Amino acid sequence: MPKPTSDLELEQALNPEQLAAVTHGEGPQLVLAGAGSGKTRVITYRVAWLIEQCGVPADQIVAVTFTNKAAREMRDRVENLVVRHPLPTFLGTFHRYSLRLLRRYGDRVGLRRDFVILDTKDQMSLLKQALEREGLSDKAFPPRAVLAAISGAKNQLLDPQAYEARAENFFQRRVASLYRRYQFLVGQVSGVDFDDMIVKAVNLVEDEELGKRLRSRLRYLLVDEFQDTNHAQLRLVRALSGEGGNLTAVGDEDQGIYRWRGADLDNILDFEASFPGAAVRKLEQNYRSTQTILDASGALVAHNTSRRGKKLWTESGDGELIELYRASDEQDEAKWLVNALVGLQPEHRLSDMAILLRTNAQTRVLEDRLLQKGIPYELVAGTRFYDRAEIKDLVAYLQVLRNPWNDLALGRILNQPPRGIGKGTRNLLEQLARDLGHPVWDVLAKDELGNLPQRSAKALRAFRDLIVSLRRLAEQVPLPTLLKQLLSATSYTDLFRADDPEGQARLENIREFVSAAQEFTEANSYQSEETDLMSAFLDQIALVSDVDSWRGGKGISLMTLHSAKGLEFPVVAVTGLEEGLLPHFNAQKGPDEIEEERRLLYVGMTRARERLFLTCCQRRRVAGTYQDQKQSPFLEEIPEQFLNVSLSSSLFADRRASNVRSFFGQSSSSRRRPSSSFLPPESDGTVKKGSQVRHPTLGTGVVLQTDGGGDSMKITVFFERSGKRRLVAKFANLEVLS
DNA sequence: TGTTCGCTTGTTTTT
DNA sequence: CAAGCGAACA
Repeated sequence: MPKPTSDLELEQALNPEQLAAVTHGEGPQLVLAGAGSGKTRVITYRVAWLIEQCGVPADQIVAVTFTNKAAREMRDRVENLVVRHPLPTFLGTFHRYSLRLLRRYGDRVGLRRDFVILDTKDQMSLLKQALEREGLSDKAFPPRAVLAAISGAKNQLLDPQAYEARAENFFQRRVASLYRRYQFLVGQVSGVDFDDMIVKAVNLVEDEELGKRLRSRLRYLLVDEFQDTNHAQLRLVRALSGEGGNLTAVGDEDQGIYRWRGADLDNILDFEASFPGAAVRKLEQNYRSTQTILDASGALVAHNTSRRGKKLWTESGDGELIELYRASDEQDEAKWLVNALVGLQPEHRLSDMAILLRTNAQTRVLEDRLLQKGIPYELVAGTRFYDRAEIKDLVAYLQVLRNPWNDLALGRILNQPPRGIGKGTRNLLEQLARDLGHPVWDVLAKDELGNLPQRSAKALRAFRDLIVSLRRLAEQVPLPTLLKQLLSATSYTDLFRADDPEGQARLENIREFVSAAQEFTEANSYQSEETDLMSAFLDQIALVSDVDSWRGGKGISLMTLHSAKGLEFPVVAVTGLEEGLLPHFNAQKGPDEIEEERRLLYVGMTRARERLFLTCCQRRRVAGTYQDQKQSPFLEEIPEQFLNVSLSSSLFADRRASNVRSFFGQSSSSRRRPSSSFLPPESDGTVKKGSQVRHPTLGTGVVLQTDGGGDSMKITVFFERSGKRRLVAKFANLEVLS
C-alpha cells in the first residue's frame, strides 16, 4: 500500500466507519452499508483517496455497479473530488465492463468483431425458432420459462452440456437441447445476449495468460450493490481481483431484490468464504431518513432470516408518523394519494415526491388521476429507448449495414417500411436460405432467387440494392449523415403521421435518435481504434435505459420499486400493499421469495427522507375484473406505533357491509388497532414469527421472535396493551390465532 | 400484399 | 384491460 501524501479532510467528511472503509489497505473488504448510510460516499472517497493520496494510477482502478444511473452518479462525484480530468478510471456497469473486454478480446472466445447485443425480443424470436426446429410446442415449453431456465444456467456458468448433465427431468432435458440450439442460433447471427456478456467475460478473465495480464493492470476493484451479484459475476470479480486481491465490495443484504435474475445473497452472506481474510465493516448510521422510518422498516425486515442483521440509527430525530391509507379500490387509492401529496405543498415540491409501485401496470390509474388534476409528473418506466419499435427498426438498419448476415436484424427491416415483401415471400426466402445453408443475405447477394415468383424476386432485389448502396454510403459519411440519408432513402418516416399523437411521439423519438447519434459522434470522434464508432453507438443504445437518463425535476416521479433502488426522495408513497401484489402472487412459492418481496418493500420505505405514505386497496381491478384484496401481511409486521391509519370514507358508507367486514375482519364502526383487524392468514397452530397470539391476561399480540425449541422455547411478543414481552412458551399458555 | 378486426390469453421485477 | 395473434377482407 502506497503512503498517503497529503490529507484531504477525510475526517470531516466521513464518520469513523466510513473512514476505515475508505482508507482500507491491501486485501479484500466487505462493507455492509445500510440504506442511506453513505455507501456511494465510501466508494467515491475511496477512489479519490487512492488516486489523490496514495498515488495509484487512475486507470488501475475499476469500479462496477449495476445501473448506468449509479455509475453516472459515481463518476460525477469522483470527478468533484479529484484533480485529474478526464478521469481514466473505469466506472460503469458489470455489463459494460464485460462488453469492453469482449470488444477487445472477443475473438478468443469465438466472437466476431461486429457481434451485436441481443435484447429480450431478439432472444424470444431465436428461442421460438429453436422450438420450431426441435419440434416442440410453445404451449408445453413457454418461451419465457425456457429463456428463464437458460438464463439461470448461464448465471451458474453452465453450458448446454453441463446443464444437460444435471438435468433431472423431462422438461430440463428438453430445455438442454433447446439451450444448445438457441446458442447455435445466437452464434449464427453473431449475437450475444445479456447473460453471455458476463459468461464470456468470465471465460476471458479465467484464461490464465490473459487473466494475469488484466490483473496486472487492475490493482483496485470496487463493486457496488454486491448483494445483486450472481454466481457468474462473483466468479468474474474473483478472477479480476485475484487471490487476496484489493477488492472492496459494498452491499446490503436487506436490499437484495434481484434473486429472480440469479442474484445470490450468499455472495454477501458468505463473503469471507470466497475471500479469505476479508475485513468486514458495517455502516449503520443513516443520513437519509427519520428514526420513525428507520424503525418501521427495520422492524419489517427483521422478519427475514437471510441476513446478517443491523440496526440503523440517525441523529435527525423521529419525524412524522407514517401514513397508512386503506382505500376502497385503486381509483380511490390514486385519488387520495394525489390529494395527500399535493397537500404537502409548498413545504415539499412535487419534484421531491415519488410514488412507487410493484408493477408497471399500476401506473395507468395514477397517471389518469394526475393528468386529470393537471399535476405534473414523470413516468420513469422500465422501457428502454431501444425497445421502441421505431428505434429498434433504425438500430436494425444500422446492424444490417454493419453485418447483413445478421438474419434477425435483416428480418426486422426486410419489409419495414412495407415494400412488397410479405409473409409469403419471406417464408420462401427463409426456406431457401435454410436449404442452401446460407444466411439470408447470401441468398440475396448471390441472387439465388430462382424459384421465387417474379414479383417477390423483384421486390427482394430492390431491397438488396438499397442495402448495398447504403452500405457503400456508410463507409463514406459520418453516422448522423448516414442516418438521415437512410431515413430518406427508405422513406421510413412516411410510416408515421404528424397529425396523430402517437405518430408524433414516434417521429419525436426518431429525431431524438438522430441527435443522439450526432452527440455520440461528436463526443467520441477522438477514439476509434478499438471499436468502430457505429458498434460503440449500438452498444451504448443496447445498455442504456430510460431510468438511466432520468434526472427528475419535472413533477411527481412514478416508478417501480425496483427502479427506485439507489434513489431517495423527501416524500415517498408505496402503493398496493396487498397480498398478491406485494408480495406478488408469482413470488409466494417459497420463503426465499417472500423474503425478497419483503426486502422490496423495505427498499421502497427506505427511499423516504421525511414523509412516507403506504396505501392498500380493498378491491382492485385485475385483468379487467374486480378482485377482493387482502391487505399485505407485511403491514402487520410494521409496529402500529409508527403508523397513522386512515380509512376510505366510502368504506364506511359502503352498503355491502359484509365486504367491509371481510376486508377488515371487524365491523366497520368499531375501532380497533389495525394489526388485529387485519384478516389473518390461516393458522396452523404453531407459534412462529408474525403469528398472532392471545395471552390470558396480557391480551393479543404479535410474535416478534422465537428462540430455541421444545420446552425451553422463548418467544418475544409485542402485545397491543403492554408492548414487548419475553415469555417462555411452555408456561405462557398462549392461544395461537394465526 | 397489407390492413384491420376480433379473438384469446395472460398478469413482476431488469442489466 | 392490454397485447399479441390469426383470420378475413380491401
